[in-house]
Amino acid sequence: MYAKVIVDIAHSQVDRIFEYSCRDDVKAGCRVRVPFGGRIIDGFVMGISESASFPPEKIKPVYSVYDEPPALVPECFALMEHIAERYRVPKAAALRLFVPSEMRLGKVHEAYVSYVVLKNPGVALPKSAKKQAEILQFLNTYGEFELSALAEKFGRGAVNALKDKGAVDIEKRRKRRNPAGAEEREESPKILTPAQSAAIENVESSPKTVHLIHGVTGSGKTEIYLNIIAREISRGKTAIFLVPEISLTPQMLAQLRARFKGEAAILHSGLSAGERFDEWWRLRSGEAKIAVGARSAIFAPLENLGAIIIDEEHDSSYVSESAPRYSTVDVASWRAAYNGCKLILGSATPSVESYLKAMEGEYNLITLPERINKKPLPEIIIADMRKEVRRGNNTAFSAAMRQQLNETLESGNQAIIFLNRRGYSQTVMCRDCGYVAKCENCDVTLTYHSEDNCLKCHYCGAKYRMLQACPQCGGRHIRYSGTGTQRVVADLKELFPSARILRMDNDTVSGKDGHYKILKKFAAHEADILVGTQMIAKGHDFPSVTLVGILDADMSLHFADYRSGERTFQLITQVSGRSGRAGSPGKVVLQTYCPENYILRFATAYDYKGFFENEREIRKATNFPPYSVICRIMVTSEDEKLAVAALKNVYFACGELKNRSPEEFIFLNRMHSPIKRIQGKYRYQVLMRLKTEKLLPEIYDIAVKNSTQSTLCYIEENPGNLS
DNA sequence: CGCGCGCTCGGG
DNA sequence: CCGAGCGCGCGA
Repeated sequence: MYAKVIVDIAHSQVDRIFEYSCRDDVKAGCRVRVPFGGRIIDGFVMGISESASFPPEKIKPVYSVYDEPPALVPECFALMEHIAERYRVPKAAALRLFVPSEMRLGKVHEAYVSYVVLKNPGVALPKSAKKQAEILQFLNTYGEFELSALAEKFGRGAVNALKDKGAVDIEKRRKRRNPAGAEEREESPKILTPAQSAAIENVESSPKTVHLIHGVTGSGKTEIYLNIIAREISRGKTAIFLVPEISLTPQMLAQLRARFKGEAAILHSGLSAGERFDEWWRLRSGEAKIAVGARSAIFAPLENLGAIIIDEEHDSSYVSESAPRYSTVDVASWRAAYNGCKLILGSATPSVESYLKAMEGEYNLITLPERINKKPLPEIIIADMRKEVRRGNNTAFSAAMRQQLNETLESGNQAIIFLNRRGYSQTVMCRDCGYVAKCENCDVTLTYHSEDNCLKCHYCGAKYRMLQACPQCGGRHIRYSGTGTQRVVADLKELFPSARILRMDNDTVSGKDGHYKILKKFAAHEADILVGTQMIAKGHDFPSVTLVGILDADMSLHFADYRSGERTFQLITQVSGRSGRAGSPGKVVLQTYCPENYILRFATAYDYKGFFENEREIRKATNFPPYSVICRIMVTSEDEKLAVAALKNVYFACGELKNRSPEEFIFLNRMHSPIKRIQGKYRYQVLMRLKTEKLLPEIYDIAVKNSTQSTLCYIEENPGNLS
């Protein structure tokens, strides 16, 4: 027997099948260790054959086998081909997606526990062997017992003696580590609203593969997902349920565990390597039938999929930011087609791409325009900050914001204040000469952090001492500008001395369950105000939050980026959705310097359709996605000369492509990136806008060809940001 | 990718 | 003549 092996080296030079002789315990899909070029490395068995196509005398045997059952399910082979082809990565790089990283290179193994099993109770024992006799007696009652406990009770020596005599056997058995926080709790399915039932039936009866559920915040999408999953499980199928950042949604996890118990396996970054390993094998072995997790859970080792659900489908975390830069919806569509199963995308603010597909009939569109029990959406009050400035108010809080906060606190409710900028102040500038503190490794300004009185780079994490004087002119007039979350907390403490305030941003959520701890505290009403960035926008459900304050709604509006409008609309809608989810109706105060902006107008009116139609017209008229494909080739290197040289080659190759197919190109240019250097690496780019995806394979080839150890060259399709 | 082979060049 | 340095091709 011969095994066809892809070695676990992600390099185009060895990206092909190597044949090894093997025994019949090696099966397609197994991971194996094989001799390769003088050392022993990991490999994936792609198939088994009776004969070899390589000279037999040169063939070496497989060194050892990892998995039983094989780690890869049959679907993996075809999906691997698709990813390797589509994203131009070596097969080994695509295969790695299917196996949790800690499983590779033997970093974690099964946890085993040894049991002592009674085999031959009638064996003759010398009279002196009292302990041994006691053990046999003990095992007579229990049949078998855990070795460690038995050894502690009677001594390891006695157990070993019995083993030597053949009276007992010691068996190693697989042990399951139990993921932290897996406390079980009872929950019966909720009674569905007519709108929810209708949505479920709609998904069931539509002949389309992809379904887009557009439901306003609080419309009960989760319950719909759970019902669809339950139905598929009852049919003997399996399901994948993706959420953007699982550690941010403990409530969702609790709900899933309560409903599905051991049938749900949860894969997220908060698990230890051992826990993730076990959860993964529970799925592979068929013990668990539902994979819940972030982006990478789309590769869960499930067979016979009945449904794939992607919650908050517009979220940027669904695009991988390192090679292979796959799009989760792409992979999900592929798996859905392969399994003949449903793909359900859900969002309160669908991406323009997805909604357009729904409009054009490619996706089945399901709309839930109302919150559960017809609870009203929170009223959005616009605070015009230009007027505030004219009135002499130079603080970060408008009069309306203060008044609403006051009312909220007095009524004993909670408030959330949103500001997408961490730290104390965005920039530190010398008022005498205009010097601005910048990072040594990155082309960005430093942010002042008041807690440790230092300057930090938000791109590479570097820390600098705070300036006492300007390093350029020696001046001592340092100006802090651009309010961050730390400053907001400080200002709020002055305004509302008795309010208890929590902050949640990258600086306060360090540690394994950092997020969870803060959210739990806030949910238990141990604080009155939660100040935070982006990360408080996601689907939390705090019943007593009746006010959401958005301090700087324009911030994301002014990025030179075709998606800045879309992102702003999504952010405002998502953050506003945190207000008034139970009890009393909620309010939102939205501060802006351009209240007449159409994005803000649509967002405050909760008019997604209006936003979409408007955005669609703009994209169409200006030839931006989804009416074109933006393709960026990034060239990065620590050596600026090398980066520039590679950029030249790349640009030349793209130019040739354009000469050959001018009709495909809307735009082609080269430049350095808006942020010229990050973490010591210079960043240059070729930017193009294409009519279709037709030339993408050739463009990928250009990037692959120009990549070396010292100059990384990679492609981003419709990049989320252009920094 | 990582290794080893072989070619080349420089020192003595 | 020998040893270090580097580029290339191989690995089953």
